[in-house]
Amino acid sequence: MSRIEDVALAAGVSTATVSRALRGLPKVDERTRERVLAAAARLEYVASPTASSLASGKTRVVGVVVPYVTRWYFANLVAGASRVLRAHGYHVLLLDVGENGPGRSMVIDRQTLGKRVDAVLVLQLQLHDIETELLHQLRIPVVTVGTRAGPWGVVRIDDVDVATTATDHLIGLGHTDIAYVGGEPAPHLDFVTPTLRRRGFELAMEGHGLRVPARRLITSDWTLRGGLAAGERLLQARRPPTAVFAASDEIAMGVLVAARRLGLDVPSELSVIGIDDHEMALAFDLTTIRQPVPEQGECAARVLLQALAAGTDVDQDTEVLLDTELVVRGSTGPGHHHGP
Amino acid sequence: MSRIEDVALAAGVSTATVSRALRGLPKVDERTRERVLAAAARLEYVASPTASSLASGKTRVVGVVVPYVTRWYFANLVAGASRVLRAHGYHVLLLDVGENGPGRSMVIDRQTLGKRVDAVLVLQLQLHDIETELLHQLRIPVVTVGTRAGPWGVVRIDDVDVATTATDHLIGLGHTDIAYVGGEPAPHLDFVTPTLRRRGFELAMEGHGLRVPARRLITSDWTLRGGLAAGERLLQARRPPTAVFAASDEIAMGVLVAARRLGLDVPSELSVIGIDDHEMALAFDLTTIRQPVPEQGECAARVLLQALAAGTDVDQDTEVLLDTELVVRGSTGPGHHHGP
DNA sequence: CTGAAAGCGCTTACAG
DNA sequence: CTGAAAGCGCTTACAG
Repeated sequence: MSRIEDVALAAGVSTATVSRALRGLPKVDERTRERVLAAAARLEYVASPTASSLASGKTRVVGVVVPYVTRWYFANLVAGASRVLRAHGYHVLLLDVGENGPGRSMVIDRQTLGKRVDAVLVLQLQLHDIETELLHQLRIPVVTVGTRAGPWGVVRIDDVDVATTATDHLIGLGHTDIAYVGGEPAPHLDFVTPTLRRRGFELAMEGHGLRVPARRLITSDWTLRGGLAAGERLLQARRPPTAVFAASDEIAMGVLVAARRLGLDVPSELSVIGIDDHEMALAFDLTTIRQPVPEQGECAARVLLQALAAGTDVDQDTEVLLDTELVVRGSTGPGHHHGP
Repeated sequence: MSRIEDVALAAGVSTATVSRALRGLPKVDERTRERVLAAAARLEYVASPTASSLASGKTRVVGVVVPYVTRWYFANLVAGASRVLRAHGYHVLLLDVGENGPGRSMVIDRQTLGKRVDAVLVLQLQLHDIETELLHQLRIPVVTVGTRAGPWGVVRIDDVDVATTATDHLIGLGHTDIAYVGGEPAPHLDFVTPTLRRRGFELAMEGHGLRVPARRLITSDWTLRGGLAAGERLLQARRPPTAVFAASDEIAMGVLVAARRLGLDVPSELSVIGIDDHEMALAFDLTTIRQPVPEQGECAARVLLQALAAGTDVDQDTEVLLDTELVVRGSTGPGHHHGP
């Protein structure tokens, strides 16, 4: 592959001029620029990213840290961010923390990120102190999605509000015995989201004078399988709740499968609401709170790009709150009332 | 951040020795190595990847080209590959072609890949000639997953065989009027997989002396939504088929939703089989052919790593065929027979 | 086993 | 508007 030197020779200018002309810098004579462009095209020249990174200190790569890329929510965040970043000439280094505890330590560390990326996007992960400190030392723009994880900008939805809205929907339908099934992440993945959603649930219940016994708070991982297990546990009890608020649609779908297996009719015997408006929610006729997922990735990428363009850090007060929307489908309806 | 020079000074050796000691090269005195290691640790030194790439010509980055990372299949391939690559010290540059036509041209090009990656993993994409040629010019190891896309190693399942097995299952249950709903990618994403699966379907039908009228071959995109549309079209006809073979589980789930909407009982009035054993297949009680997805990603990564370690290309005859398995659930059963 | 020096291929003040 | 030269921070023959 040709080097800048070859282009310089072919165009009859210095390498400095080639560099300037190709990057569109001002103060290059139009005719000179054209000659350089022509020579570069003829030689199929592309600047070595590695060399220009070393010289300029910029890599044009953004690290995207994701707990697990196989979840619908995360894959869509990544897709959204990746689209925007690529459109602006940035590449995505995918840092998939993965399901395994040990993996985590290898992702947000100096070895991985040092001098390798111009900025970092952290998706939902609650960072350890040592990771926060490292990101700080790196002195590069950082944005988190989903939750504030440090002194950086954040793009998110209002989880407490979302949970309150979902719970209010159930209460409005007449339900009083409502269970919460919330994500419990692997120990090494510290999300704060499930806690916020539970708090919203509890606030709504309290606001209506409803008690929430401990047995109505179930933990589950973020998968359909987890929701299924939680649902079976919950619905096989002597007195099952009449409604379930699940912290995600995948969990909610699991609860619906459990209900189907146990022969419970939805919604006459059990109402279920989730959060996300997952691609499959329609298929399950699932009532849910829609959140814009790829848009959150896109938005976070734009915030990052802005800082990158300005050569500044992301203002740590930056907080973009995206709208959510109650989508009523067939999985929720008026509830039965147990006697006192 | 400290440079190699700082470590050399602190350890009282040359930068060359630091470089050798830190990379574990032989012919370094043990005591020297220890001194260097200690100094490096004290200074929190990490070699600048950009500088060492420029000097060595190796980036320790693998480009992973994926049509869209939001599909279950692709997200799982990426997760599998990423896990193995990171375990071996390689990073993943995510090249998400995305849903938009124009995006494609920006991914497999010199601008993106030139000198930026040590190897490339291509997932399912059928490459254009110009892309094939570029990958060739790059002179780096390439492996494709899912389909042979050029003179490179491939990791895949036997799509024709899988489709035949699925079709035989339906025929074995007594079905004779079977429709195929197959993926039709966006025009710029040229998959060959749907064609292979259709061929397997047709082979099985022919093998049993069954005709396949054109109206029994339906195209659909690879989503539940696509399967739903195809299913509605198919099942609203005067004489719907008694069974459907869908080219993927997501499509199959869409067909199931269509059946439910139209009030058709599964499996007594309609049998449906898919391919994948998608995470949600269980919830739909879907009969399917299971394929190991993350394992295909892991396997492809290993083939790449082997070539990288050997400093060779991947032998273009390399072909790893992974096993699949029929998983019978409740969505298939004996079919009705229409009169002649 | 170790070091001096060249070289990887760019970008960027600094002069002019 | 353009060029000569230094410098980015490593690795790698080549000597010794």
